[in-house]
Amino acid sequence: MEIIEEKNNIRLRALDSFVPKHIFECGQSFRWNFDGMGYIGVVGDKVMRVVEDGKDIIFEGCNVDDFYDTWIDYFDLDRDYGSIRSKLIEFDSIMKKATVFGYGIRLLNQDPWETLISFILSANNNINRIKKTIENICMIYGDKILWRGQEYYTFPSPTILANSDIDTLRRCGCGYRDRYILETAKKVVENEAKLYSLRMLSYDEAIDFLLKFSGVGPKVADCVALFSLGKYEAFPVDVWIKRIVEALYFEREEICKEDIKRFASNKFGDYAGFAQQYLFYYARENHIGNG
DNA sequence: TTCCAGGTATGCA
DNA sequence: TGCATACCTGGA
Repeated sequence: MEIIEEKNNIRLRALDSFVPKHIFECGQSFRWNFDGMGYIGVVGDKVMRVVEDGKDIIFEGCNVDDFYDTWIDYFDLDRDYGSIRSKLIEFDSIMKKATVFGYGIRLLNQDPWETLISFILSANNNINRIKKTIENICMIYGDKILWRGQEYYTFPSPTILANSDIDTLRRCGCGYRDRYILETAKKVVENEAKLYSLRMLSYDEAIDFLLKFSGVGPKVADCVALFSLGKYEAFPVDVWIKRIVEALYFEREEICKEDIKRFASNKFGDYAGFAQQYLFYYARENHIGNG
């Protein structure tokens, strides 16, 4: 990867395995939106647009300091995804197709707190409404950022949400999950450092801790573990991945979620999380598992 | 009008 | 422990 500093931009040349559409539409994040030119997102207190320019990737509105301080880790740029795909291809022909199709996927290292709240909101919900609700929460409780003439908002801290109220959260569109958000925020505030130290614990220890939060079950805990704690053995099983695995591996036979997870853990081991993302993107884009 | 959407909490046997 | 059921809400 060659890093070229341009005026207000960072240009990345010869960057392997990086396709914005693959990264932002494989189900791992809710705050990146395509604006016709690229994907704009808010991470921490930074706004950036990711644009494809031929074989280059441009991080618009990014300086060198931010690139090294924030974005290398966020986009997992130090990891060799080519070797991950090579490893996955060894498992079976299904994974081969999925990794060839979604060759530009990367797992983002997102903020655990934001990921926790976002996926609590995802329960029994649809993606458009989840995104809208998160934006509402940020507009009401976050800090305003002006970026190229447009207003963006940070994701509010645990303390701010812990001091919020049910009625306002309900008006943001949380629905019955408002109570889970408030209870979880209060619990996180009691020991915020612990949430950020889960990265150092084992997968099982991290999951045990996450399951104690209100509104967090096995699926949400796995999403937080995979998308913000670097627990790549996690394999979140939602209704989509359940249908996808049934369609691709079990000739559409009905399998319970626990058995799907067990199957994936046994088969893919420490690569389960990567496998989940390639499978999810491949199947969703090709309408596999839709019935 | 009814049903469904990236699950979880709750009550009951 | 295992199963059934309710749950906000907006769009199809």
